Amino acid sequence: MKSLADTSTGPANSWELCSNSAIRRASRRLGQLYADVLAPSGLRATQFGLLTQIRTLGEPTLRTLADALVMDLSALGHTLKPLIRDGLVTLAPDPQDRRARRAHLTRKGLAAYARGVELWKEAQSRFDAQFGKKESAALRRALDLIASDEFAAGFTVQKIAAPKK
Amino acid sequence: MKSLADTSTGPANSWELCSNSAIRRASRRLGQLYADVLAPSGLRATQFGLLTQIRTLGEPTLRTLADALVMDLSALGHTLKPLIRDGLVTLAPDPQDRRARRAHLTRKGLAAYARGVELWKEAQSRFDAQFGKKESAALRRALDLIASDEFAAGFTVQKIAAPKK
DNA sequence: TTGATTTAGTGGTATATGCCACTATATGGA
DNA sequence: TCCATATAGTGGCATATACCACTAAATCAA
Repeated sequence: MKSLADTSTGPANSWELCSNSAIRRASRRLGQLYADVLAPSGLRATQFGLLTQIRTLGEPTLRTLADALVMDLSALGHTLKPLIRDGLVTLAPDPQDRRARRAHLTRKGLAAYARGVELWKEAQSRFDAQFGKKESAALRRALDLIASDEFAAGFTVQKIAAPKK
Repeated sequence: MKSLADTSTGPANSWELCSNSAIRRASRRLGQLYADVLAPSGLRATQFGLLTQIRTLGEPTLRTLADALVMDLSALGHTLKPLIRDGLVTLAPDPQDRRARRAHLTRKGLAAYARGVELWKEAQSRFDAQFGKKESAALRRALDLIASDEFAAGFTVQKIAAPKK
């Protein structure tokens, strides 16, 4: 396998040129690898991520959850549908703000999540083993940065400040 | 914005823990940013990537294209539908292998691609400016590695060799 | 040659995700 | 108080992407 530090060869293909295509491509691959490992839990990789966020945030409103996931609010609503249908998640109105709905994990949802965590640990440790623990952590930091609002603001501001230059 | 090299703070959130969730999240964000820039071309970011690959590979069979994109063959077929419907791409049977179909860019497809390229350059240069040119290249190498068959093989082999351990 | 197996694609179905239009609720003034 | 605006969600529609079952064609083997 080509080392990460190897810059000797030129761009072997166009993926090394377009950040967006490259990240989608890697996303598809990694999604498959994680999906295979998580399959016994009955959860898709994305669903596991969703449950994890709900768990982490407590009982977030959909708005909060969508922001944390850097996801469109309506997309989140759609994505939650199967989980609600299968009884892993419920939505309850927020008494403080009657527009809002808060996501809860049901007992069944917690159980699925617990199974998922065990499998996820396996997947993550394989990833770290294959990619390098240090590199893995660095990659996640980089991805976290790209996903941040600050990054988007900086990217977009350039458009306004210098539309064509 | 937090520097990439900054390891002083602990995991601020669960994204720094799960590579798969992190990459999907960054993917969503970056997809939005590129989509906004590419919008005037009438192409989605994914569609631009698709046209680029077809262009790069010549007149690839769907199988070849799917492999290059690390995409399921049937998913590719579905994704191509809008482009075929809109007359940007055509599929022609391969005389050598009558099972295969080769993707071609039409004149209209080439024109859309050309418009896309100009916009893409703008997006890519904004990305490089925001993320750092060197870091950007390194990131693409890392993503390319993750997407590679070798990476997948190494990841999967661990399952067989050491199921739990 | 012919039958078993593999490979390329297609169509159906399901999830993932985005945009837009619309409703309900909250909020910030005049 | 009451209206203008902003915010939270929902539903419809479109694309992105996966799996499965199925067909057609190529390939391999006896």
